[in-house]
Amino acid sequence: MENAADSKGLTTIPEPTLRRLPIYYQYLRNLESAGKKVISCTTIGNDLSLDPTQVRKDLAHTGVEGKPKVGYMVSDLVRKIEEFLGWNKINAAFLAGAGNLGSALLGYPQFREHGLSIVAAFDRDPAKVGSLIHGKRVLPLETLPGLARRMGIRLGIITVPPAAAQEVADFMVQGGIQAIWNFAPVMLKVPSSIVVRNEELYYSLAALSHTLAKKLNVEIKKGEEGYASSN
Amino acid sequence: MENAADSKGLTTIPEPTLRRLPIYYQYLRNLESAGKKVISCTTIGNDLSLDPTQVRKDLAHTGVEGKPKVGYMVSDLVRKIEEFLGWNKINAAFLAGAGNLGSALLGYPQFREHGLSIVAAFDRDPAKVGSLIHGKRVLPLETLPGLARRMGIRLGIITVPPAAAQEVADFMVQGGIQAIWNFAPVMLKVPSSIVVRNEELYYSLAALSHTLAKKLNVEIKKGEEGYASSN
DNA sequence: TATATATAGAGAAAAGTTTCTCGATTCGCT
DNA sequence: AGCGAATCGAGAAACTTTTCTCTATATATA
Ligand SMILES: NC(=O)c1ccc[n+]([C@@H]2O[C@H](COP(=O)([O-])OP(=O)(O)OC[C@H]3O[C@@H](n4cnc5c(N)ncnc54)[C@H](O)[C@@H]3O)[C@@H](O)[C@H]2O)c1
Ligand SMILES: NC(=O)c1ccc[n+]([C@@H]2O[C@H](COP(=O)([O-])OP(=O)(O)OC[C@H]3O[C@@H](n4cnc5c(N)ncnc54)[C@H](O)[C@@H]3O)[C@@H](O)[C@H]2O)c1
Repeated sequence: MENAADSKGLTTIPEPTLRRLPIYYQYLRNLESAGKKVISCTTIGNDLSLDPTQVRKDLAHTGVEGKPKVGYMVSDLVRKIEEFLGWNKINAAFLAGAGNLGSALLGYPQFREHGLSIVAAFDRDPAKVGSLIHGKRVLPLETLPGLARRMGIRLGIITVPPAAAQEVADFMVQGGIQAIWNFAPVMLKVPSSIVVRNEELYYSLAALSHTLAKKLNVEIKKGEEGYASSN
Repeated sequence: MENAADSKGLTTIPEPTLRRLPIYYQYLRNLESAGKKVISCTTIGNDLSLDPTQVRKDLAHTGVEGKPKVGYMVSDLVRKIEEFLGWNKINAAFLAGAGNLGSALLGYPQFREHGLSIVAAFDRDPAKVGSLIHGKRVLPLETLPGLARRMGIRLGIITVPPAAAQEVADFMVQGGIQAIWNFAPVMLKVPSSIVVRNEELYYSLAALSHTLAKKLNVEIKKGEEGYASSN
């Protein structure tokens, strides 16, 4: 059950739990469209390779309640996770940097199902300004702060090259934007009231290549069979 | 200092450390090109908002050694992290799904600096097969397993729609691919010897919208001042 | 209706990660 | 050369997250 701090939103959710909630959500949406009505932590755990107790604890953070021997209503879970993550209401967002990655994000309609609607793009390249990308207008970067204020935009997405990221972030802060999703591999300096999340695109890659390199090493070591190399 | 298990690569690195190493790397590469020769954990910690002790412990995993009062050689750190992550050798990779996201990845030359070279793309769409995207040839999906074996490809990237992801993964496994970077929001079923990393693109978004939703709630609560709403 | 069983939920224990503390080392300065 | 300050490195302590254990409850079955 929840405690007082929970219901006031004062306790912070564990990062690992927050990382898993979108995975549950995805999975549960699939179950839902497959017509499944109830689901147990045991089954979720099996399907997602997670410990059932952990699943139960994670889901408890959303305030959902289940029935012994039965499990949870799938629709309850979906709704509660949506509420918890703020995906039941759409955030309008501005994107800066209408390049390769920016265009891919602009053309991803599924973000709407995750509470995100990119309403306009901003760029400095005169060749891009004025054009439409996936139906979204590309506007001059300089107009971002004014428009953001006027439209009450709270979320900004940065997909410009690293060298331009800080400047863009400053524009966003100036426009009253409160949260930034940053795809550029740099640490942004912003006032502490602004929430920044860096997309750690290299993390997965690091994990993969580290594992591959280790595997390869083991194979080589097997070939050498018993020779220990110092330094 | 290292213990025996470490030097044999038997201890597994903490996930949080692995997540931070690419961030250090990025930062250190910048220092390097700015001409900085030595750096201390204290400074790194300040610049990246991390505890200096944690930085020291993280870096120790790569086997680097520093000098008291001075710090580490930047070039040492860069080289050791590269080695540790396997970014000093380039992995050739195949990408399946030459759509919006796939094209963005194909057009990102910086992956080479992180040990990754995407050498070809694969797709089912006849309109795409045969074309070049950012200089990379798009080939029919069916040819993936054969080519992967012939070229000894060990890494695969999946950027197809969720419904097609499992099929593509099966093709990759069939082609002897050992590690998969999966951008489709589904859990893949593969033999346990194959390493899969799912790009958790929604995690950052979840963190942001959750925080925004909470902020908004607090603002609304302030307006209501004292009224507690049940459900 | 009684019994067996699967599962939620709560709390305890274990494992993992971060932060603190302290001694050793190096460098710059007097 | 000696002294003080900065920093590394190692181990301990504090904190967080995961896993285990137990109890209560709902359902199905005999
Ligand atoms: N493409 C990928 O696969 C990928 C992968 C990982 C990280 N990233 C990061 O994402 C960011 C974008 O990558 P990309 O491949 O889309 O680059 P890109 O060069 O294709 O696009 C960058 C866009 O930003 C615009 N731009 C440059 N300076 C600007 C400024 N000051 N204000 C506004 N717009 C500006 C450019 O005109 C261009 O349209 C980079 O920081 C990159 O490191 C990209
Ligand atoms: N675009 C984004 O910003 C974004 C963000 C998050 C996640 N994703 C995920 O990345 C994946 C790709 O997204 P996208 O926007 O590039 O989609 P897209 O529709 O633009 O591209 C998908 C590509 O895959 C190809 N394809 C379809 N079935 C195939 C098959 N069986 N074998 C080979 N190729 C096949 C299509 O022809 C197309 O070229 C999706 O799973 C999506 O959920 C994308």
